[in-house]
Amino acid sequence: MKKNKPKYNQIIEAAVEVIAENGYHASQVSKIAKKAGVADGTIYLYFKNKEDILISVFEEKMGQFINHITEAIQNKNNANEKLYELIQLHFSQLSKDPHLAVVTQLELRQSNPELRLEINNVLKPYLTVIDSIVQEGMKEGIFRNSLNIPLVRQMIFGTLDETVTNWVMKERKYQLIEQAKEVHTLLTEGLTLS
Amino acid sequence: MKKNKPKYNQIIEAAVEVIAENGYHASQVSKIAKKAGVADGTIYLYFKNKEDILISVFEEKMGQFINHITEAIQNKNNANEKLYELIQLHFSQLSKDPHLAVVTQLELRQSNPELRLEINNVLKPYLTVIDSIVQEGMKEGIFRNSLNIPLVRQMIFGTLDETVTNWVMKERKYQLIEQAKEVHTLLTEGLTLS
Amino acid sequence: MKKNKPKYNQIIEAAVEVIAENGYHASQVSKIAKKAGVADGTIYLYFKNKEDILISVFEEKMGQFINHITEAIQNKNNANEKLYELIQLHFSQLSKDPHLAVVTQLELRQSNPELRLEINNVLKPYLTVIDSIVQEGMKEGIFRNSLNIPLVRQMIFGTLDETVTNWVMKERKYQLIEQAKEVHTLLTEGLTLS
Amino acid sequence: MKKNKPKYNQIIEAAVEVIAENGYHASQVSKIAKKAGVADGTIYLYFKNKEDILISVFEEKMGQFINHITEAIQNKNNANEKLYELIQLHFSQLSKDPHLAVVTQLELRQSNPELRLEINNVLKPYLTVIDSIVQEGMKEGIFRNSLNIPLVRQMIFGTLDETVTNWVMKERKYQLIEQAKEVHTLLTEGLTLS
DNA sequence: AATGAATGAGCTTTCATTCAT
DNA sequence: TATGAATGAAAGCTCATTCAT
Repeated sequence: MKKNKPKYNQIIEAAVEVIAENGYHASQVSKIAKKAGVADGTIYLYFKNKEDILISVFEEKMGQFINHITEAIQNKNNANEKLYELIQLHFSQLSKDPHLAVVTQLELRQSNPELRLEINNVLKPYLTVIDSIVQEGMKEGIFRNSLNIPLVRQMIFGTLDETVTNWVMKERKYQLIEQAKEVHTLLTEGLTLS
Repeated sequence: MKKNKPKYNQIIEAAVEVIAENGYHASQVSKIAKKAGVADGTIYLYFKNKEDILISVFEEKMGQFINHITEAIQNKNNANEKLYELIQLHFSQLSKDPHLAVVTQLELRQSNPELRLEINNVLKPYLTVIDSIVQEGMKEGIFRNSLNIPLVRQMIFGTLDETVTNWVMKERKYQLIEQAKEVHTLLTEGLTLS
Repeated sequence: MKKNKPKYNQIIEAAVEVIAENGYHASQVSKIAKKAGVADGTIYLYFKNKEDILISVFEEKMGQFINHITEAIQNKNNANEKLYELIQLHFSQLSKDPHLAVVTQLELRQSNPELRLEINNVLKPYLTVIDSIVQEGMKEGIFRNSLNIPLVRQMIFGTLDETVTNWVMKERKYQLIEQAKEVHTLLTEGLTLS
Repeated sequence: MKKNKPKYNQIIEAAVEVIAENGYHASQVSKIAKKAGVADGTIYLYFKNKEDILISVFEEKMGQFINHITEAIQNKNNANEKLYELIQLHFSQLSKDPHLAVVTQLELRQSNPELRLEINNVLKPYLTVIDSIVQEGMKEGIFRNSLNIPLVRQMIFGTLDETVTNWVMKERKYQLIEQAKEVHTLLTEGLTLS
């Protein structure tokens, strides 16, 4: 298994840094190789091509991201608490790794459509987690029964994603995590005064 | 005024089509010129460089998009109706111009950070429209008084954007506009059963 | 006769200025047209192509240059005085027109070999003047009888040319004309202490 | 050290030939690469850009040229003999390498002002050699004591340069080296019959 | 005679990928 | 495994020249 080889991880970490620092289009393979401390050719012993590095970066990082969230919400008692925990962890994990935040919110979106499909595949488990929370909430009678799950998922993910992107674009000048509570309220209560 | 010159518009229209069909990075200037029926050099009489074409495409198209919405919501009586109208028009306008939808939701996001800043500038008036609807809703007592406007704006825009992107990525196999009602309800009522 | 038309001269004068200011390779036809106050296309009513402008500039300016010298030396009594007058006028005329000096000493040399042949043709009358001075000096018994005329011509022209080029490259920080006497002595007396 | 790498020299030699045959402006990088038997991209492993090839050609070739002359005149007994040796070697070295002669006398002069400055720097040691010969001749009492050294240098270099240029432009139809004696006499004795 | 919008050929340079060592 | 020198395809942009008005 490639993943246990040290160079594989060296290259992944180097790629995140190089892309965050230079942007996607200025991230030449040779730059990543240099930062990783390996020869250009060595990259191709571990990755099929440049795109494969990108996909792998996303798989590795997003895998951890999702695993962390999945585990954490298991301890929560109901859908509401689980949603809140998800929001908090989504924000806190990206807050802690600014390089990764820049890469996921800005640079990775510059890739071509084929790569986008791959990225969506990696994202799928995360979206499934959201779906299951919504479903659970409906079952528990906490959320309205008539919810269109894919639509709700798009609202939740779209809101979180947009919020993080804004924070990255504002150069992280405020505390993202402080917005978790309000975002949760907005999603659950909506705009209307009841 | 350049904008009245027919070639300017020919090139804009050709660019939208070429980018939608081939993707941003496979859209050579020569391809755009050919589709527009002009010489390569002619492009540079109307646009500073390739990036300028992209920016101009977005300015032109988004300008119309925003103007249309701004006018339409003026006739509505309250914030709720205005928000609904905005959602409907956001969806219907992109539904009617699939090329444009592909460009705005996928291809334009592949651009570099400088271009992203430009794009954000163009988007600003739209975000301001959303803000003013929220503010009006609070004043009218329709929306909760304590709303954090930037956050609400991110929820609304994030939700619409994610919904359209999903529709584009699913290759527009369903009617986007049919989701307007539900999206509106989700945004205003939230998830919670009250 | 084209030469009497005002636009012809406007373009010639504009070309000298533009080339002196921007250098040969940054002197686009459109820049010359703009400085001359005519349309790009108008240039081609008076000149066959860009190279023809260059050649004409040289013909016009060098023609005056040579005529002036030819006339002036007629009043001199012997070859020695004629040579001195030639040196003085060569230096003084280029001193008075720094734009022209830059063009003849630096920019015109950047042209291609075909143009160089043309330039040599224009220069021929000047070289002939030098030849005749040398011949006269030999006949008068002032110069040595055994002189190889082409070689002497190359020494005289080469020395003057190199001297002017150095002065231009040193950004004309000293008085070129003050060197006329010494140059004349060097050419006639040589280096040797007799 | 790059200079020992065979490809570096292959490219330099190819550049001299291609420029001599096609002229500076018709010497595409791809043509030089082909003649050198390397890929286009390889050029850029050894040279910063096209201009850098030119500068390097001049540095390499002129360096050898100057070294050769500097060494040879050390064995000569006085300034007069040294000057004669310099003239002979200046002529003979360019005679032996017609490609180089074309490049130095014609093509290199087509370059832009920045490159010209570089060329002047490379030439400086040669001019210094000339200066020191003149100075020595004055000290030895062979040359007149009152000589203006920069001016003498301009006469000597200007004469040699013009002589070589004429020979190149006449397509080398005569033996340049046969003129060395006469040129030396002209420079030392001048025109005047004493 | 004059205009100037339009043309389109032409070239340097980058960089992902390969392969001999 | 690992290296890194070498490859070569690919594309944005300029500008001399033309020609319809």
